[in-house]
Amino acid sequence: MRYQDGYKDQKRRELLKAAGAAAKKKGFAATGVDALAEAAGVTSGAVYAHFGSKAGLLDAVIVNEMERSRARWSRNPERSVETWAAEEVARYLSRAHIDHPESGCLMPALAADVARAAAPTRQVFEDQLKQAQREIAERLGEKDKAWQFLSQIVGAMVLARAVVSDDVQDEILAASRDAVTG
Amino acid sequence: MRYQDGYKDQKRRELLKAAGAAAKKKGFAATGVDALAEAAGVTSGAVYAHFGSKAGLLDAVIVNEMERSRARWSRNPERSVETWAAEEVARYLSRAHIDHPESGCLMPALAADVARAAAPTRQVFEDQLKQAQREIAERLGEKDKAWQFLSQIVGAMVLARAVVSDDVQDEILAASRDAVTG
DNA sequence: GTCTATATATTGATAGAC
DNA sequence: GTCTATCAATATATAGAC
Repeated sequence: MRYQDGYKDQKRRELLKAAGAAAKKKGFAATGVDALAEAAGVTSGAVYAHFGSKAGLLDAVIVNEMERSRARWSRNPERSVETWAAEEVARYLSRAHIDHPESGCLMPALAADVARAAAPTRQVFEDQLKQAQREIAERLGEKDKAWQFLSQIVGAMVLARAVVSDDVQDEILAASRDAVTG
Repeated sequence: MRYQDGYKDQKRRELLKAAGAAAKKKGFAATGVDALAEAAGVTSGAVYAHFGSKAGLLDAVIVNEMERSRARWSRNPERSVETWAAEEVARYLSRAHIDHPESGCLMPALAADVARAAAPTRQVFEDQLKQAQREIAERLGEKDKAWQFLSQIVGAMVLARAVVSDDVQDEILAASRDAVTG
């Protein structure tokens, strides 16, 4: 029983990771359950066995992705507020993050999908976002600063990904880095 | 000929407006061509006659929506930079804008769809975005300030729409208003 | 220019075998 | 728990009538 539970949980984690990456890359609404499952090497039946519905899968993806993101923020030891912010922002507002949404933050990739989801899904996201905001506020000192910080970096990534040229992408990221660190 | 051209152009505008509203509300990738056309009281045949493909429709929607947005920014006479920014931001970062994406800005609603579109579509968006940035930079003085301004308000709207509770939505918008005006 | 009808593919979800 | 097979619905796109 213990062994089976562990196996199920592990498979669930694999599915979540692969489906999350596929959703961030292609869009959640735009990607079928078959494709989401195939990304993890299983079929749609496995998705419904684990999550019940496509919406249920999105809820789980949100929790999984946001927790992973928070773990990354925290992993960086804070020598000072300035260096912490500068380092994290350099990682977030980078060309690598523009080019690889599948391994990046959920928010710029899927927030629009979440906005169109039903209330329970938005509640799941809200809980995760508030937790992120709290942890950033602890570092930056003020509550409002954290919201401004989050809006700034998410907005910059959303806009940078929507344009074609490297030059404009770089302009947007550079300006935004200045806004949150300088 | 002149009359027919005028009629065609008018129908095209009607279609663009209705399809744009439907896309902003439900998502572009998530909405079928039939539904996009039905929003304008026509069928999918009309869409293909005017725009050739679903992608062609998105290109036209981007131009139409971004031009309308710029026209609104400009309509407000600038008595001073501060009052202009404060007024426009109050309109943008408002509950009405959260609740009615169909009549709001294209960017928070569709930038993620644009980011996943082919290069020509992203080029169309880039041209429009640069124009918007230029006009805002003229008012704010600095180029970078305009990018920061745009990233801030788009990011705030994206996040505010993705959460459920009015309280958190208000927190996000209030903080963001402070960032760009205060 | 717009309609209806249609073609082919894919959607979210379920049933039953194993 | 995961598979294959399958359901009705919908996807993008085209063809031909008017």
